[in-house]
Amino acid sequence: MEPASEPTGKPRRRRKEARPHEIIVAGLAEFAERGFAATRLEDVAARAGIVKGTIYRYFDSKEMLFEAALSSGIGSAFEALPEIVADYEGSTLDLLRLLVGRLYETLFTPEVELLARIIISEGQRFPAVAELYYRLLVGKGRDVLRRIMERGLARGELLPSPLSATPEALIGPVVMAIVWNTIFGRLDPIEPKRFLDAHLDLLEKALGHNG
Amino acid sequence: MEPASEPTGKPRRRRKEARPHEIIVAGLAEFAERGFAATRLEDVAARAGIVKGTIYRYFDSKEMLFEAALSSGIGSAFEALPEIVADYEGSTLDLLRLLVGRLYETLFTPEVELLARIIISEGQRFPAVAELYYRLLVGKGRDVLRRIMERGLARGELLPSPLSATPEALIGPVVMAIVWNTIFGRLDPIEPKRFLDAHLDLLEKALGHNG
DNA sequence: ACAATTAATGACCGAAAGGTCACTAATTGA
DNA sequence: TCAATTAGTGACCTTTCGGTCATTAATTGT
Repeated sequence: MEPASEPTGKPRRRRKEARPHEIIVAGLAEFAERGFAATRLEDVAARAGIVKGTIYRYFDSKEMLFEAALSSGIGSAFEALPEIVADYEGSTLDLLRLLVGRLYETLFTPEVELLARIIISEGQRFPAVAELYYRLLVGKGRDVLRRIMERGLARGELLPSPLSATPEALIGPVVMAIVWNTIFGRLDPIEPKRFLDAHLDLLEKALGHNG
Repeated sequence: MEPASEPTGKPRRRRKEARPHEIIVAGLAEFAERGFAATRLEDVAARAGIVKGTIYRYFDSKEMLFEAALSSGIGSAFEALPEIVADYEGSTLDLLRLLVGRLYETLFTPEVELLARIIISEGQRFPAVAELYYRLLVGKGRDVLRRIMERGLARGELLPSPLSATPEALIGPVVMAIVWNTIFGRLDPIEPKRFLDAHLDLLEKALGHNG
């Protein structure tokens, strides 16, 4: 179907250092699109500009590549948060606004959406992956939320209540927005900015004491 | 490993009417556990007490079985809601409480959790399935929410705001709870009742005008 | 410059699984 | 009761794909 039109000058370069990362990037794209089971290593290789066999020089199996790919993507996006919370001077509401704003900024970005798609669709089937993300991201976010609420209680800005005991509910809307876009994005995408506005409005109504 | 201990009296019954449903139930369990691609039709058959070939008497392909299974599970759980909203006498807050309470009751049930797991993990890859659920469930829920907000605005109970324009944010916590349990349920399950309390608390704080 | 090393290749293997079909036997109905 | 019908079976076909390995050629070190 393609005679010798383009001789495909394939000089066969050796690039020991660059390869693993390229394979991982290609893998993430394929895994996000097709899911783990339906992803073909040959397609990953093609996307990375190499051949299937080469993958095995860097990764022992499809599953190892999968886990390596998901591990590689864990940014330290929330690394700075505990410090920010500790040093913060303003109101609890403003602190929550800051946190939620960061969440939208961080999560609605092409690379993170890619990762989110994979975790949402495969997380339950790969305990190691779920645990990794729980420990390094979700659990940390939870701790930060808890600390914010404790701080609010200590400063007398809020009273003990079901909500202060389960502050995770406060970030429900962001999670919903991501999942929604993952599943129904083609039919009826959520505009992050619009959702953020509604979310901030909800926080303010629920926790602001003005009037 | 099992000589002739139990001769397995397999009388080979013919049950034209019961079979399709049994296959669908077996399929749902397998699809939820392993995902579409990794599910083996032989396992589905075994679970249904038949043999792989028999599946093909009722379904043309694995994909057809998948779609049939997901279609079959669509309960009319929200069917009654529009009427309830139309006839409701109480406050907007109470109406929302009612709605949210129903959501928790409906969604945190073994069968629905099974379906949720499948939709969350495979929805993006099966546009037909996503569309079906969007039209029959999600879209309807959205309409109900919108009508509740319109009603609240008309009755002067709430003012136009980012939140009233994007009321989906109000049910974020339920969605989060389901997705959380799907992905991190083994590590740190969310107790629906506790989350419901926090959610109701959030609604009340955000929309109640007392004090 | 050239030998040793090793990244990269692509042909190949074997198992797994979707799907088919000729056959078996339970059901139906005349 | 017995022939016609058809649900159910299981052996089989075919393709796909994860994984292997002998071979090739780019790189490295001396």
